[in-house]
Amino acid sequence: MSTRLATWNVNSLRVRLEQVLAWLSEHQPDVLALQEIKMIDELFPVEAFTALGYHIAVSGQPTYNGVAIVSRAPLLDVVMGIPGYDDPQKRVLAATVSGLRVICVYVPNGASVDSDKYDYKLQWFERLLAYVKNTLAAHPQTIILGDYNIAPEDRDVHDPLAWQGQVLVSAKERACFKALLALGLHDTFRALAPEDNSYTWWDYRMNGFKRNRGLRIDHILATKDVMTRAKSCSIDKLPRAWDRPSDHTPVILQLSA
DNA sequence: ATGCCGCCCGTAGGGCGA
Repeated sequence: MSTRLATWNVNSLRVRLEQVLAWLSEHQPDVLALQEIKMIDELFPVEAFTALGYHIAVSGQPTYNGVAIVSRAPLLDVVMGIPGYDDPQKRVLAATVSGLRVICVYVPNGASVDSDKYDYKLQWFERLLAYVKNTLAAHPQTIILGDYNIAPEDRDVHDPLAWQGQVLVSAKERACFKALLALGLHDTFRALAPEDNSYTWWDYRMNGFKRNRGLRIDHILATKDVMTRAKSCSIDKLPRAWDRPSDHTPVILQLSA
């Protein structure tokens, strides 16, 4: 028996629904965390997922953002957003699945380092850090997965020189990511696939995918207690090559039990 | 590069993403 958890920024669940259902049917993960569903809760196609044997937790909003967790096992103790942080942007969703605390995150993009959105990203991350710290104190078995909008190191960037200092790779953003790890989390892809330089996002423009001009910005972080049973972490590039794809592709973590 | 591409809302074209 093994447990598999995945994350995928789908860039509109309305447009990508058939792809998500096909991917679920093929891979049959235990958990799939979705970001940028871009729809209100009432429009979430719950029945399409229950038909495949999945439970749903969703925190949506009109037009932008929106996160969901798809799970074979029931989703318990569902918490929407970051408690105590009244953020109208729906970016965080937590639930307990088979004794594992799972947090789905969609970190703000940041636009550019000289923008208000960058300041929001850094402030938002401070709130996330406090929330994660509290969560880890209560849940030694925690997985935090999603679109972090941060490439942790230069080897996660197709052209580090061109990206130097830019949003998604800036020193302050990387310090945020490091601070998260310092709370007691491991970047499972880096830990389990140290030589793999795959990316999880490629720009729609300028044939970004064909030229492999990508970034690794979608991550699955896990506590030490989870790492003891982590077997593999991989990036499934295939959906990025499908017709009308999301600009992100799924990341999958496999646990031994 | 105010660019590129794709999605949203809404039915034109600006906001946003990364």
